[in-house]
Amino acid sequence: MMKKNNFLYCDNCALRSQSIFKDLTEEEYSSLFYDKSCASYKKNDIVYEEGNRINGFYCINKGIVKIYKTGKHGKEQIIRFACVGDIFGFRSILSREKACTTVKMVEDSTICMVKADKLHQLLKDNHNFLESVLKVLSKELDEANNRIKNIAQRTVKERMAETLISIHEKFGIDDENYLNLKIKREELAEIVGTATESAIRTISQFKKEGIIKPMGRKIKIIKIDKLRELIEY
Amino acid sequence: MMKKNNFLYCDNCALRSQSIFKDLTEEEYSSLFYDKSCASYKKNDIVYEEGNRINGFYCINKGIVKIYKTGKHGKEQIIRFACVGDIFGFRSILSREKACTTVKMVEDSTICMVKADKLHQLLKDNHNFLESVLKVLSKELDEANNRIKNIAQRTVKERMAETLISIHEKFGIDDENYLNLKIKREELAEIVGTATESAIRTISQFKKEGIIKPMGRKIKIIKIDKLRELIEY
DNA sequence: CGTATCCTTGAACCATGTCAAGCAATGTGG
DNA sequence: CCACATTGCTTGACATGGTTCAAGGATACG
Repeated sequence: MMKKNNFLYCDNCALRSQSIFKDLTEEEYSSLFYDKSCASYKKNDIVYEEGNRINGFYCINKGIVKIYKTGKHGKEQIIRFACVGDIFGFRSILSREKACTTVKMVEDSTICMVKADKLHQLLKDNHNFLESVLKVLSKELDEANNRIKNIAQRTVKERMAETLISIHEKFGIDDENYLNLKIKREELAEIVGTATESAIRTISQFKKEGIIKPMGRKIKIIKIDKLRELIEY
Repeated sequence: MMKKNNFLYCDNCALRSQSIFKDLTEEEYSSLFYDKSCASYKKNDIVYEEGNRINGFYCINKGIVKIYKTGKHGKEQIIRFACVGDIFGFRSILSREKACTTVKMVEDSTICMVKADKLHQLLKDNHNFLESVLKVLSKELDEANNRIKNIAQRTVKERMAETLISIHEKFGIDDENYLNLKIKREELAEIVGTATESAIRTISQFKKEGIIKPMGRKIKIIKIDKLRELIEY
């Protein structure tokens, strides 16, 4: 399941310009390097579940995870995906509460864990780091509030368009123009907030209209403007 | 519209045990007192609108405000209500972005404004204050994520039950057991995320079932356990 | 290479939205 | 403080988007 490996460099994470670690000093960077623990996870492995007590926050060195809440009849509500350089679990550390989401591997991944104390210490010592954390939190909060509005006011079709666009923005496309995220219809439904069958029908409709070209779990966006039209007002 | 009054004491806010100001030192408290500006607002006055650039964050000295986003066809989505001791606007200050919500008076209120610089200074100087801000943000984020799940997965009836319970928890009841928040059916719909008529029908149904006793815009909850049953799983 | 999972489609059903109309309550100006 | 106007509340009838159930075919994966 999970293989330990404490000797991973953080370059992937620290060097990304929007990473939360971008402003660490040399000293802080190397102290972080020695304080963290890393582990490999296989697809479908779980880092922690809703209700677990966690001892630190996590950073993705390689791979993609999905972060979700479990609702009625075990139905998952995907909150977000996270990939290289993204952090998760810090919300629970900051509020000193139990985890309020479950984190599962979408593909084989390498995840680093930084102890809670280290987070609090960095917050105290490095004001730029604090700013970054506050910005990440603020951005997530704004996104969450926007989703509330959208799920409440938009149709399934509009929300699906928005979902495809945001996957496009976050993950980009490969050399054949397919989104860099293999995603099941069921998972699309769990983001959009609808039944799997409705997600399927919406995707089929987009396909029929020549807006996208799905190949199983890979999707190519052909007319992104058509998707944008659907969500502008 | 808005009357200035710079000589308001912050005791209401600072003394509340869950207030963000509870851990300020004497010195910080009095410096805050001299740095802030206060103003009276009438019902329906607006503090700022979505997209405005704001220069500080706000604290409610007296009254109630509603914080919302505007969606398709001008339909409002209420994000939350805030009352005495609550702060708002800090998200935009922390992320150094424009306001992403509109804030409107639900009743005549007194609102204080603290300049952005002061916020950043307090964050730097007082670690307890920082902790409080992080906790407020974290809590709001968790609540927002829960609402995403609930709007996506629950029925209007269930969401209405939850809305009534959370109003009960936040505002409490008066000596006749009515909720301490006068709220229109339309506004209930804007929280729940449904049409006004659906909100009305749901409220009528709760009344018929003896769960609540509405008197115009005031609502008395008779059987809170019935409401709780609706949202437990 | 077989089994589990995922995708697709149709049909029936239901929750919720929309439109329309009348009444009640609330707010405002004279 | 009354009268009128505005806004909010309620209900019915109807439209419809979305869910659910069921069944068969396609893919993915161990």
